[in-house]
Amino acid sequence: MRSAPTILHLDMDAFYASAEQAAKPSLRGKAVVVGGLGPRGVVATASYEARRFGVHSAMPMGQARRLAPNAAYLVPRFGLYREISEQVMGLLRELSPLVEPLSLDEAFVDLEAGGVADDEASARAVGERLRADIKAVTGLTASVGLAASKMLAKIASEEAKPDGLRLIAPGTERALLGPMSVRTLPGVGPATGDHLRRAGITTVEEIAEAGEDELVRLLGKAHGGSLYAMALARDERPVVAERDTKSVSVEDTYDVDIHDRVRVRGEVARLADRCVQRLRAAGHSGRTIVLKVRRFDFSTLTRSETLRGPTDDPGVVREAAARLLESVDTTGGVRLLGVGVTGLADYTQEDLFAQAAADAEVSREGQAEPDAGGEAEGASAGELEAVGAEETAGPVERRWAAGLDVRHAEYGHGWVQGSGLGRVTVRFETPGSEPGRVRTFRTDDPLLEPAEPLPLVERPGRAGDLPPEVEAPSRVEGEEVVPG
DNA sequence: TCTGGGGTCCTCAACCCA
DNA sequence: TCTGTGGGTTGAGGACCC
Repeated sequence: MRSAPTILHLDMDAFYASAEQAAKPSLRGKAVVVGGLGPRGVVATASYEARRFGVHSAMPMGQARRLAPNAAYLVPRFGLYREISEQVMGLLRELSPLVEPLSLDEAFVDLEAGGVADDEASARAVGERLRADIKAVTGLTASVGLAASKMLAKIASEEAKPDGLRLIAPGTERALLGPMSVRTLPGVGPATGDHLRRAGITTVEEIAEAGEDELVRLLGKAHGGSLYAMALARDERPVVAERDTKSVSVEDTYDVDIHDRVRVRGEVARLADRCVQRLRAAGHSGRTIVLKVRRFDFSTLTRSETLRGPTDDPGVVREAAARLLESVDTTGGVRLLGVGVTGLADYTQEDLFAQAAADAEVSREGQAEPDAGGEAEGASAGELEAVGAEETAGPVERRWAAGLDVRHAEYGHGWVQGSGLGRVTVRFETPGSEPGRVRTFRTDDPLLEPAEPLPLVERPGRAGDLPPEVEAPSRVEGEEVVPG
């Protein structure tokens, strides 16, 4: 392990919920829950205000609504989050070439490799400046952990939350980790935690005391060995900037279990096509096709088939998925279907004949199913996922999912607060405005249309990127219509 | 009205092959 | 030729992470 705390872990605080609060002034300081709003949705992120009611990530939405009935419930807008994430990752890359993103809101940075820090003081200074820069550029708060290894840096940022910085000084690691729960260590989830607890191990210290042999006996060679090392604060994993994608998959959970075998086949074909679209967009082809089925009782099974060579042909993937489905009993109903491709190869290795066939196939699809074309571009992924989730609920919710941006020809920019019974309620406000007023419209009001998210912060540095006449009007318009 | 979606990695069993 | 062994590949499932 290195001797200075120069690994930085960055974690945006309650990222999706904070972004929504920044975009929607009326939600600042309020309980906000972002996630799937369908009957089978789960919480993606809860604001700190919502967490006080006991709401947390991965909780079923219904349970969250019982705990916090007055919170704002919004669908995720991944397009917006991705934009913010790119700004943040940009700031990180100014610090070092070694930046390892873990998700939209988290990353490791090797400060030593960037030459920006080599001791405690310089690392702390870099961390504080980074937090200030993120606040200035995105308007959001982030927490920073600094330590001599990835594991400890991550634990440090967890301790720093929200809106803080924590540095674990070399030499103090064992004393800090010892009394912590085994669940603190990466790789210890509910199952491993239970396993260890049954063996009388609940703290990190007790893992260290148990010894490597005992850990390996309990959890197997790889898991037990690495956990024992982590408990001794030994973690040599390097920060890795580039990671190759290993698989691409899509899956859908249905609001109501599907019983009709014909419909199941149709859904599998649709998923196969969506999967191939993503595969090709990423410039890959793959050799192993995986079908995933979650049945009515939540039992999950996968079936896979490895082809002779890699493919990105929608017809080939669709046929393989259909073959795999034939070996699965779906009587009783399915709640989730998924199609994935693994064993990825470079797109360029694909032979030209298969490529041509695939192109023909995709263009046929595009004509047959107008929706499919729109999915690849245009609106953000978040909006599309929201639309997908609402598909079975009817055309009203389909257009006006809670949280999405809209523009009204008369009142300007706002967001959907709720809809139903032929009505949609819109709050007219923008990131820079005061909390706005609410108005209700008919869902088919021709003056109301979906809109793109507005930037959370005015970007003086980037103002020159676009001609002023392009950027300025949308903002001015948004502000002037907010009723006083 | 319980339990998303997109990933990664590991283990184990079966099988083929040298 | 029989038996054993060990490695690689495939397929299924489980755990974990954000």
